[in-house]
Amino acid sequence: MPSNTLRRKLMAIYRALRHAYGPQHWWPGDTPFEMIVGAVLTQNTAWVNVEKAIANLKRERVLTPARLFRLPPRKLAALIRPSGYYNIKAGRLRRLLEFILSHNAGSLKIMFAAEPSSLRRNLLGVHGIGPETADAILLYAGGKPFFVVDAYTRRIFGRHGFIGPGADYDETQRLFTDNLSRSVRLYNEYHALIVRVGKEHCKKKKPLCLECPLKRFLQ
DNA sequence: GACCAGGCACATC
DNA sequence: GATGTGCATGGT
Repeated sequence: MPSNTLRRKLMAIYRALRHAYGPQHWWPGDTPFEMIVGAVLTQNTAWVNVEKAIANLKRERVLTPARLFRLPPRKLAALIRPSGYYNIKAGRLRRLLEFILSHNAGSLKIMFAAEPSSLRRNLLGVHGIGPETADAILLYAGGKPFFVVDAYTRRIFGRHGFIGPGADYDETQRLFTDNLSRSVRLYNEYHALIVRVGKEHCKKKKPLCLECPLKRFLQ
């Protein structure tokens, strides 16, 4: 497909979602650090459960890099328990905190001042931080133009024939980055809207998009 | 009670 | 390189 056609289709879908849902004001979270923590906790987990875990961290007043890292690992795991996989995620959070504290003096400003693609490589080097978590951190906490690909993105754009069933993360990401302007605002809103429509109309169990704002784009 | 959720690492073939 | 599995809570 010629790429200007692809670009028009992707923008038409974006506009349809914007029209249906309006601005999503993502990432849900008051500070960049809260967004980073949320990005780890939401791995394969419903956001409503992440909110409970973050509420626990706020109640304990430990939602800063230094304070979170000072928590005994068992205590950290107990606080994030509602978000599931709490032992795994406690370890992932601690390794990410170690990176923030040791390589960036605990300052997110310093961390995000790094050259973006080298920061992405460094984040991916942290055990437990994969491409989606890294890109969510970069885009939403750091304001860097990296398109976030998640399960909904693959499901929706797979069902609409933009990518094959076996498309991996990087291939799916290139669909957007190769065909859209490199805009933080656009990437931010587009991903948020994909999650919104995915939650409502593109669950695994609901293969048909009968009420979906995107149904007119189906082949 | 089954199924699923805004992944990731690791084992095995 | 592809496919399968463990990790775990809470909502539908």
